[in-house]
Amino acid sequence: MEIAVERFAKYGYQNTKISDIVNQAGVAQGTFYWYFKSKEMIALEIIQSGRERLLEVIRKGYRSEGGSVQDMVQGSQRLLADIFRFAQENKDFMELLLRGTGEEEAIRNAFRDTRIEMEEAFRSNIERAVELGMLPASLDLDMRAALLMSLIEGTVARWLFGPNPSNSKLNERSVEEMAAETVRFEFFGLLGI
Amino acid sequence: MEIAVERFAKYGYQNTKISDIVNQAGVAQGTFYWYFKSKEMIALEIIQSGRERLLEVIRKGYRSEGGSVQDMVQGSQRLLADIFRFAQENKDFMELLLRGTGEEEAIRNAFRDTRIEMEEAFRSNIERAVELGMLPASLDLDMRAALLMSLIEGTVARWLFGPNPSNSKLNERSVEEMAAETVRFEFFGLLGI
DNA sequence: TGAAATTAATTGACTGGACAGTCAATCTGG
DNA sequence: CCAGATTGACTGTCCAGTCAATTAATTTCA
Repeated sequence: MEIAVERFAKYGYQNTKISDIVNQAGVAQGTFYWYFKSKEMIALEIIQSGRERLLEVIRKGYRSEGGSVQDMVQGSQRLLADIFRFAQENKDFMELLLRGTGEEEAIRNAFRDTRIEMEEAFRSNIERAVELGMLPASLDLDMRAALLMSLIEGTVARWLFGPNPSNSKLNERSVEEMAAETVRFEFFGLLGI
Repeated sequence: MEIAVERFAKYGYQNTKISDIVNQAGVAQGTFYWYFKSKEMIALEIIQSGRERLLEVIRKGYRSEGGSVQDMVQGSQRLLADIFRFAQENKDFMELLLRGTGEEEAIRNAFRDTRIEMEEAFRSNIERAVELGMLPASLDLDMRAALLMSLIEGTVARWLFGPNPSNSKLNERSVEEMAAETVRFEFFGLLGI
């Protein structure tokens, strides 16, 4: 299964032949079909597993109690670092999730649902921060969740797999640097602190 | 060609058969190959055309002279509105560009290059604003360009084609609302003005 | 214990369907 | 009469999924 994720990420779902997977795994094609119902099923299993682990990370960002703005920024930075770290450790899965690699209906849907769940998890986190009086109540929650999610998806994708302008050193940044820069933009925007 | 963009966007490149295109166009398959060298070539032509038009829009955002912060925010909002409008009018092309629909090497590269050029155009715009003293010079340009680009790609994608949480009303927003919300986040972040 | 019977796992050659691209034949208008 | 344009049946290739045959592991019971 690890071989399949790797090849799906590297060459795309459609460009990965079952024969490639089994050759690399050193088994026969029939063996594949003993363990997986179909090519589609192995993809869905990959997604399911990654989805659960990723959402767990994000949901840890839900705040139980209030605090100062600085607390919030720090908490957010910690969460972002966790996400960046997860992405680094599950690079292949994230590549599949963030680039739109599944051309098959069911696979597209599985990825879409995962991303929706992610966004909802972020929305809950923001909502909670508003409840605790840590963020202005005037916020448009849906819009902010979408903006935040865009930010994270985009930065993770660029950091780990481009596309990047050739002279950009983005991919050399550490998890902590990425989290720090992203959280700064998240709360203070281009005008900075 | 319009039919091809539409179907590529709707069903994906791989899932679009030449026979689908020609049937919808009401011509024979041979006719297609009279006008286009191959399936890949028509995709590349589609990308080329969209790329040029999109970059023209972004490059108009390059500032020739300085001004107040408010000027800058207004200018940025105008640019964002232009981009959102372009995206709305070229929905199919944007869907191809923003979702990763080309599984073939050449097509992937063409999309990637287009997005890199976009990011570089934004980078120039930010750089110019720093030169003119409108933004703090301490900014990490590459990172900010990546963040800005992420923001725009993500919001455009969510606004026009999801994925969106089911209760989100994002796709009902007007071009102007999207531009206003996005620019607000761009400059001031979650903490707002 | 160990031979026989049963079940689990593995093999790889093969098939059937899908689909990009071809081509000889036909048509159209100058 | 000819060049440009159009047709659609056909071909060659690619590949997911099948299956009969073989091997390995487990269970049964004398």
